[in-house]
Amino acid sequence: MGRSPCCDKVGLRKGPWTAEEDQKLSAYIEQHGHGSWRALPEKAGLHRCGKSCRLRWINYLRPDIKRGKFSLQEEQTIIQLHALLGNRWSTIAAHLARRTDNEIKNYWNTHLKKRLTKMGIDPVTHKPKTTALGSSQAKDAANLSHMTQWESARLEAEARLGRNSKLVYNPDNPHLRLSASAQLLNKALVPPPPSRRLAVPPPLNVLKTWQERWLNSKPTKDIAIPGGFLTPAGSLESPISTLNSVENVFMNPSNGFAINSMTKVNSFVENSGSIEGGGMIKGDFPYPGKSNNFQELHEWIESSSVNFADMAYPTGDTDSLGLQSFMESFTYMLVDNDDGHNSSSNTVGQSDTEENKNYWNSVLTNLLNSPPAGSPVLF
DNA sequence: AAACACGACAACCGCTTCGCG
DNA sequence: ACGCGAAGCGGTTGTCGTGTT
Repeated sequence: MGRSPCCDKVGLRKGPWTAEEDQKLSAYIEQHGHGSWRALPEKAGLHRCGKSCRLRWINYLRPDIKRGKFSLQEEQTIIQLHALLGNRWSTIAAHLARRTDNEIKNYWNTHLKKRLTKMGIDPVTHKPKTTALGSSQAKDAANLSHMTQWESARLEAEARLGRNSKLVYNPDNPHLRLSASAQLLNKALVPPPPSRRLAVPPPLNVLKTWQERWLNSKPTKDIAIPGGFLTPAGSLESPISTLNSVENVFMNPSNGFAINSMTKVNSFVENSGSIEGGGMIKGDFPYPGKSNNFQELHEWIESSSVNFADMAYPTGDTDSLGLQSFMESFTYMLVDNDDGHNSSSNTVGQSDTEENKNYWNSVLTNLLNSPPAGSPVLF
């Protein structure tokens, strides 16, 4: 025999809350605070159990919760954190300001999990389903798994010491001013203070992981084109020369980004009649200019809030990732560096000068060789 | 138009953990 | 250190709205 639910007492309501009940609960808590949840219903004139009142308040009525559509940034954060933490919804919620664990859990189950599955990514392991892991990948996977364990241990230690993961309910908390993914990366990649209990995580070569995984899961219909760049079938009208320059700059690790973004690039080019008018990048990369000068773009990146540390993703997934999104935005920029036309009519080959290409080659080579100061990203 | 299927998400249940005396 | 009530948590179910047959 299981114990009977708290609301089995006769006369207590269950199920959806009415507007009147909501009003009573909100009014009472706003005036008196919740106090003891067990005692609250009677005081507030509600025929509910305390637990039901608590849930209704925490997940729905509380004034400091955000409702409605999840932003791309939030989605990415959830996916990233889930890769690290699994179904620890309350911990994940602590990194998303004003979202409840219940809402995140629901969103994961109804949207994100399905989307990852559709993309061929196992929503439990966050690894491509179809790709057999090679030995070095297995090592990376082991590292990732190790990191997850390490992160779990660290979070648990943190919880024991300070319980600061609960601070999400305080919107004035300075911790929340960091972007969620930046918090993630700080947690995931900055080593913890020395401890006898916790192992130091192994170094993780993010780009190497990406590269290896990507190279083992290329599209089935690769097409070789002059210059050696691979595109999916049907992409021949894409701004090849632009993407060639991307390939040249980023080399293998970026093939995945460029190829993955082809559909978006095409649709972007096709659908945007006012490509030259600026405002071309929506979402996370609001570059205001329309210059085709990469150096100028780079300077803007440097001076803006766009931060590599915000972009990287430590588990090696190939979509819905901060860094990938950044790279895709980059591709958009490259595509948009003249009249927005693609292929033969694109003068990208002219405006995308050797000088620009060389400039970016050096920027990224430097980036790969020596990470930006203060950046926790393990390039 | 009735029946049915399904997606979205609010709400519940029961177990675990916390906090306090 | 221990016991107990309260709160937290995550898996699961229930309800409702919408689309389809």
